[in-house]
Amino acid sequence: MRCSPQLSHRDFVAVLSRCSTRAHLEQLHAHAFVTGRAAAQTTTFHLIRFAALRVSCLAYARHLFDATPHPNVFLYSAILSAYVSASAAASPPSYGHARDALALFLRMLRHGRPAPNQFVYPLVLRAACGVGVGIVRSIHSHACKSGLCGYDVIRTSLLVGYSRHGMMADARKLFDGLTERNVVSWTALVSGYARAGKVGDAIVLFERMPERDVAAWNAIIAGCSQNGLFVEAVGIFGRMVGTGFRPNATTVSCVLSACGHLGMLKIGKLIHCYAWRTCVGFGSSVLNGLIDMYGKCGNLEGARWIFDEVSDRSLTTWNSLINCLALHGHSKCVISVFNEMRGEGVEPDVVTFVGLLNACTHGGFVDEGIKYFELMQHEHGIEPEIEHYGCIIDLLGRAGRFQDALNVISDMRIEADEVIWGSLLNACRVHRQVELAELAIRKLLELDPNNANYVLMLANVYSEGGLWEEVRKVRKFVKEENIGKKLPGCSWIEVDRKTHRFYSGDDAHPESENIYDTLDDLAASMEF
DNA sequence: ATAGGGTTAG
Repeated sequence: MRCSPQLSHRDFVAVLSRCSTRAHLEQLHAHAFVTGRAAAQTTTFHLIRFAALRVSCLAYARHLFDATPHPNVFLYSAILSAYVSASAAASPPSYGHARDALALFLRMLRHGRPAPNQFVYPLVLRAACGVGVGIVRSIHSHACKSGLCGYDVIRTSLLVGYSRHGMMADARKLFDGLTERNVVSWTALVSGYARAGKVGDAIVLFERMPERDVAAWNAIIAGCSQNGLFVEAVGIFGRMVGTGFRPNATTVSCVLSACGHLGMLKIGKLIHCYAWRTCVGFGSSVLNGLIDMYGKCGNLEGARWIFDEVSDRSLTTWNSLINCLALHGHSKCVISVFNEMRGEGVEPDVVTFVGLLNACTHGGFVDEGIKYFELMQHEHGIEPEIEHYGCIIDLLGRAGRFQDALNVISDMRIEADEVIWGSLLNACRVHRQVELAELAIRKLLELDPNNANYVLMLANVYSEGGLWEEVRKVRKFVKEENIGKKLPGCSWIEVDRKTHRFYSGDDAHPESENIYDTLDDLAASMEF
């Protein structure tokens, strides 16, 4: 590539916009330097954006920024935007980048110049979102003191900041105070309610939106999916396509995820075809969604096939495969994929270890499970989350290692939840540990006093131990306390385009008798 | 010359 020294600024930007590689970047930077153009901050501005967005070389962008003596507000917004998009693209989202962005914002405040404007605040707020609500609040007060809180863009960004932390009352106040509401602020609110678990409110708001765009549809589809309303997510996707909106990669990955949860392989395949036919294409998010969908639907060959097709496997790609193999009990496979992953130098994260520990639990690989639990903490510096504890307690409990299990529970830095005590209870039932079972039940009832299942499980423990007097007491207790008026559990499966729905304990299905017989056989073959 | 909303793995 050759650039004439007489290039106008306009032409320089035009050349930049046609380039795409690191080599181009270095060449243009050198060219700007030699021709004296590099001294102009507007040149640096374009180079920073190019380095960050096209070449995705954050270090280069930062170098350009640091080499500028008194960066103006445009340079600050360019580098902030670089950090924010790099942080979002990283998996898991990088706190490092968010902190770097906040440090730059603090520098602006300390120096007093350039003064942050309505373009800077939204970027800083996006960085602050992932760090904590305290920082969002203090940025809010800075914005107000600077008299910038009248900008709807800033208020919308604040709305997002508060709603990410479940503070919907504050978010709602900001929304109501907007001078003009648009599709962006509506979407932010819908997405906020959904993230806060108020998916009903989110749906009502979505229906009331004066106009919708792809992001708005994506927000509600993702929101339904996050809250377990998978049928609704797929339904809304259908409505979206029916209304003539063109789904993008985000939409497709959300719907694929919903299909996976529902086991709707047919619809998942249709969406696969859709991605194939339309310009949605096969970016990494769609590919990861496909692995997840095929895997969850039990089509592991499909999942593996897609996986093998992915050229740049991200952590998510590996995690998708590992978790669907774990889900279907291919424990040995999980361990070998995990080793393969480490062989390729991909650093596992919390999600990887959930899959791995699940595999060890279901495969009965007790020693391996303990080994990986240790490895996760000591070699990878990952603090176990409740899911990891759930796996390890299940693992130790099934192996009858109750003292070890109790030690782990007492060392936990987070409160044990119903999954933990439930796993322990189940293990107590299998290994006839009546006293420990009573402890587990007590803990479970503290967590959820109205759940009759726990009490009935206790009754089972007693009856299997032949303690008939205790069984009678438990049943009486259930009756008197009137516990357990919960909606029955429900599951469904799609067979030949027909959906079969089952409530717990119901016998309405025409094949009910056969189904229960098969279930009994399954239960019998699973007995210890 | 610059900006705000939607993302997948447990």
